[in-house]
This record gives sequence, structure tokens and C-alpha cells, in this order.
Amino acid sequence: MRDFIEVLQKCALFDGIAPRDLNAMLGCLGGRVAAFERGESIFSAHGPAEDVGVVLSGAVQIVMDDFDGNRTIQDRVEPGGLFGEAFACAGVERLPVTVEGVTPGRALIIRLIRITATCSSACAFHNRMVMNLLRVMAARNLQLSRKLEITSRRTTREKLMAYLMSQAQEARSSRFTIPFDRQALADYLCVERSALSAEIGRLRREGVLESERSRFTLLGLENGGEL
Amino acid sequence: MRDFIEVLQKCALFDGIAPRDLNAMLGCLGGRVAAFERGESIFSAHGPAEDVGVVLSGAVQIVMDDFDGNRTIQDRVEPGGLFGEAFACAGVERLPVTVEGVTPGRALIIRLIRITATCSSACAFHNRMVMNLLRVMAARNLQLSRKLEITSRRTTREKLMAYLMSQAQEARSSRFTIPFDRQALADYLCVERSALSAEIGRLRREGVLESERSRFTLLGLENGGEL
DNA sequence: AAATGTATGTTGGAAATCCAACATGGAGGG
DNA sequence: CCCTCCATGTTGGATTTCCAACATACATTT
Repeated sequence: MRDFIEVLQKCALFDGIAPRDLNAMLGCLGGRVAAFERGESIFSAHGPAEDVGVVLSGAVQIVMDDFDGNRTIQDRVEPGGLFGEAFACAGVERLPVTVEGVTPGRALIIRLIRITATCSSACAFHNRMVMNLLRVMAARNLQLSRKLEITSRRTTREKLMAYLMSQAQEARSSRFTIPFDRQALADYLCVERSALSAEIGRLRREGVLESERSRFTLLGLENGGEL
Repeated sequence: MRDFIEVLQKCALFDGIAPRDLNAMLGCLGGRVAAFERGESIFSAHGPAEDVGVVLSGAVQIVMDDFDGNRTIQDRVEPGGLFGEAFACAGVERLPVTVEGVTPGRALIIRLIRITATCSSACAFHNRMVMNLLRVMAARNLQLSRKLEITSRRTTREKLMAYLMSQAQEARSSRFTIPFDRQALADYLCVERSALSAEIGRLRREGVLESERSRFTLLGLENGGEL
């Protein structure tokens, strides 16, 4: 556990809690460290949802099975990231998703109630953690809203432009690199890869943007590059 | 305000707070009651996001309008329901959505900071409210995920069926009433109203479902009606 | 009854997407 | 260098959606 103190300090859940207090907290929280392999389930769909997980090393992904039995990767979580918090906080009886290892690694598993229930004595940090949880979930909410805003556009071009503009805004520059290759971007935007490529070509020919692989530059934004 | 005590008791934000304590709380929170008409904005896009709203009567919906006049209904909120909490908790400067009345009604508007900042004295219920907020945001999170799951389908038919099945699941019956008219359902699913109507007609002719206005029955689910 | 308004269903042509297939071009290995 | 692999770009025809317009049904008002 000692090896993971640095990761935990970066974790939003422990934001504002001093390193030396962290140890006391961890004792109070009574978590356990679970090792996982690539492809191994940490939380299983239809299982209980009482626990929150923090990735300590390696990576996990949240996988959803839809009506047709197709699997969709909802999200990927890296060290310092949380998983399962929404389900535990919402108090669902059965998890609708599976959390599985993408690589071998370890995760800290904490019973949510140990975070939210104010304990008697020393660790006065429960409130802080609850507020941190609030912030994490609100941020996640916004992210989902933004994705909805993008994917609810009707045409490939509109979705692409909405995405690129949000990326430019995030990078505070009209030149930026996106974290997707073409196929992944198409999946994200809910469009065809070929239609996406075609649209990018069209926008390039129209002088709206320049692009090379995952590197994009939006033109005609009435500035040289910085936003 | 007194008239709405019953609604507030049902509100997840005040869960676990006794009726007589509610009055003291409300004083401490310093909310105001806003009346709204059908189509009137309660919160406007690009405006500040410091407030949380509770629907007291009538109904509101959270909408995103884009440049082309296409609109997406993110959600509809009935009496006792909250709106705006995620944006306030995340501390965004400008709201990315509009909240408007679906029918005439009233809403209680509370400054978020009055909920999260523990006050000096009497009202020891802030902790409880923060926990309630946590639960509400988690629930909204799940809901947004579900909506993404539905709208990320490619065809009108798939979106419609995914939606109807989720509604059936929620109602625990293959016969249920949806809270949208055709235009609103189209906006929710991000499709054309006419294409939606056509698809419903097709599904009806194929014997997949029966429908009359907002009342649907899914057939061929290997059961008489109850799920 | 007539007029009006609203919700839903239907239809036809324009436009966009989807899908499959192939073209291109760079990276890396033999 | 040649070859393969893989990401990306391109293209054409089948399919679907989009849009505008009109049809139908029902409720309300005058």
C-alpha cells in the first residue's frame, strides 16, 4: 500500500488530504487492494454495487452489455482514476456494467459507506471526501452532457465540428491533437469511419481546417492560432 | 411555500429530513420560488450556474439548442425533481443548457453554496443534504449513460426500440405510457418526427408493437404483458 | 355546425449516410 | 529493397434519413 501513496495523492477522491493524514484515512476506510489480470473482472455485472474502486496501477475499462448482447466500452480508467462510484452512490442493487482489467494491475477497493458514514474520532476528513466525490460526479456529469451535445447533432459534419471546437477550446488553441485515431473518433461520434474521413477531406478542401493524422488546426477563427 | 411541503418531502434532496425541520432548513437555505409558464426559461443557456432548482409544480425540461435550430431534450423533470445541480456542483461559469417550462408551474431556486457550506448553528442537516445531492447526481449520471446508450444507435428503429425497451423495463410491463408526444420523443431520440412516425407505423404493421398516442405495448416478448 | 388548433400519420424527392471495396502511403521487418 | 501491415483516404451504389407538404382525427371555441 505504501507504494501507492503517490497515486492516491493524485486521486481526486483524496484531494486536499495531506499525505500523513492519508494513512490514518486509509485505516479508517478499511479498503483492500485487489490484484487483477488482463481481462479479469474486478466488478461483475449483476453483482452488488457497494464498492468504489481506485486504480493503483495498470488500467481497467468499464464495459456495458446492451440489449443485443453487443459490448460497448464505456470508459477506460488509468491510475488515480475512480470507478463504480456512480453506481454505489446511486444505491443500485445490481451493477449494470462490468469492470475488467485492460492490463494487469492493482486497485484499491473501498466500501462506499465507509466514506460517507462519519466516523467517531480522529479522521475528520469524511466531509472532505464526500465533497470530493460530489465534484468528481459533477465533472463526470458534464462530460456526459458534452458528449450528448456532440452526438445529438444530426450530420457527420456537425458532430465533427462540434467535437473539434470543443477540443480546441480545451486546448486553448486552434491547433491540437486528439486522443483518437479515425476509427475510434468515428465510434465516439457515432458515425461511419469512411463518412468521417470524407468529411475531413471536404472540410480541408473548403479551407476550414488542416489536418494530419490526429493533429488538427482550425482555420478562419479570426486569430493566428491561440484562443 | 407551505403548499409545497409535501412535494419537498418527496424530493430526494430533502430525503430523511423531518417535515418540521424542513421549515428551519428552508429558512437557512434562503431559496426563492419562481413561477414559470409553458416555454418560459427558468435557467438560460450561457447564464450563470450557481443555483439548484426543485420543481414544485408543473414540469420543466432541460434542452440544448444548436445553431441550426435543432433541439435536443436532455431530460424532463417532474415535481420533486432537481435540475441544474451538476452544473452548480461542477462550478461551471456558464450553463450549457436551457431549463424551460413544459407546463406552467413553480420551482424552488436555491443557491448551491447555501447547501454545501455548513452553517453555524441550528440546521444540522447540511450533511444529510450533501449526501442526498450525491445520490441525485449519481442517479442522473446513470440516466445520462442510458440516454447515450440509446441515442448512440445508428438508425431510427434501433433508437426507438432501445428507448421503448428501457421504458418497458422501467415500468416492469410490456404495456406503458411514455412522457413524450411524437415531436418531443423525436427530439429526445435525435431523429425526425416524420421518420419516427413512419417507423412506429412500420413496427406496428410488423406486429412488433401496438400503440395509441403515448401508450405502447411491446409484443412478442414471450409473456402476456407483465415482465 | 363551422372554424380553429394540435397531434399524428403519410408521402415523394433531395440529400446524406452506410457499406464494401479498393487505393495510397508510411512504418517496420525480413 | 521488397514485403506486409495498418491507418487513412476515396469511390459508387443501396439504403436511410431529412424536409416540406399534405391528410386525418380529435378537441375546443365561436
